[in-house]
Amino acid sequence: MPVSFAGVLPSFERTREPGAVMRVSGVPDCYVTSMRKASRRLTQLYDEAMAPSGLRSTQFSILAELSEPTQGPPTMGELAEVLVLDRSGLGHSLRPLEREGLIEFEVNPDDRRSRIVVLTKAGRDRYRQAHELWRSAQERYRSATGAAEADELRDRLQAIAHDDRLA
Amino acid sequence: MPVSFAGVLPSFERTREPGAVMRVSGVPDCYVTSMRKASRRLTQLYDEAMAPSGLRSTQFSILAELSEPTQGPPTMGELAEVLVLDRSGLGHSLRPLEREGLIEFEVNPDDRRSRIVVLTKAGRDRYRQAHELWRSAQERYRSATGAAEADELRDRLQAIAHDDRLA
DNA sequence: GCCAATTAGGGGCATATGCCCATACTCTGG
DNA sequence: CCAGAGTATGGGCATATGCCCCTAATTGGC
Repeated sequence: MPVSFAGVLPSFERTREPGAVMRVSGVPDCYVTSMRKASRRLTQLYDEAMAPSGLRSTQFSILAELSEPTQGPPTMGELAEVLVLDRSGLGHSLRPLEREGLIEFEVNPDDRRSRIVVLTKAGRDRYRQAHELWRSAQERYRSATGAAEADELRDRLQAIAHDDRLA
Repeated sequence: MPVSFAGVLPSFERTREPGAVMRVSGVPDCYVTSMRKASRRLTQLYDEAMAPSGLRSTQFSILAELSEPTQGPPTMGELAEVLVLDRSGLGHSLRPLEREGLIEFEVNPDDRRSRIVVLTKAGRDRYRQAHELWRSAQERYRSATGAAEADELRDRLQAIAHDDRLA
């Protein structure tokens, strides 16, 4: 089977002859399955590219959000919401970053139940370093799928991520 | 901010005034970030819908693949490739399914290094049960985003998942 | 036929996510 | 001002994924 699917993998691909390299699931119609597969693939691409920085995709996303916040350092709850992450899960994900001194916690003076997450200088530096590698991954993906396609897909994914009708 | 983004979240959304509910990342351009967020959101939707069956998205995907294989029971390596999963990771994910008696392993007579994964009767039953719940999640997503849109997006995600240029 | 290179999995370890429950605060009605 | 409801996190536990290295088995070249 050739490299490209021309952007589409129709259902009838299921019935390709034996001997072909690829196997296609009997449930090619499942939206979440294809989403998760694509997510894993893309994550592999980015993680590999950013490996020299010691940051993975998730960690990069977190530092990115902290690096360019829209309205000052966020609380954990706010950060979890933006990242579409479970609050507990975010807590766990922040642990390694804290351990490495890339982020710090501060008690929120406005509400002492919550804590504010702030980027340290080390965190900023690491983010900048990873950013270079991140860019190369972006370019790789863009050139493989086409810039316009890539951007349109990303916008659609963002809409899904924040679509309250799915929550 | 209203519920819908009309399918697109343009970059300039970054500069919305303070007071709005949603925070948008300073790196709205990252493809893998939006992919992972959308993946988490969709996973939450499906996992919640399928919770009564005791199966999660990943497990459902695995059983689905085993339930309707294109060319007989796959080896672990084949299964990992179809699922765009790391082989070790697949091994770990299969453990709970084996423990519950939904799948079994058989030595591959053609190559005794590898093992073949087969669905048990209990596995088939469980899959059928989950399938009902899965369908409701599918419908929920389809009706929220539109059937044609959903299908087109899914096909594009499948193309990405199996695009060798990204491997 | 035999040994080197290759390949399939397993084990261990680390991060990624999510759920549930406990705890510490905050807020709102009397 | 206080009790009870509501909210922000933390801790514990389970699955999800991936990487690296080790062992078993296969394969290819001589």
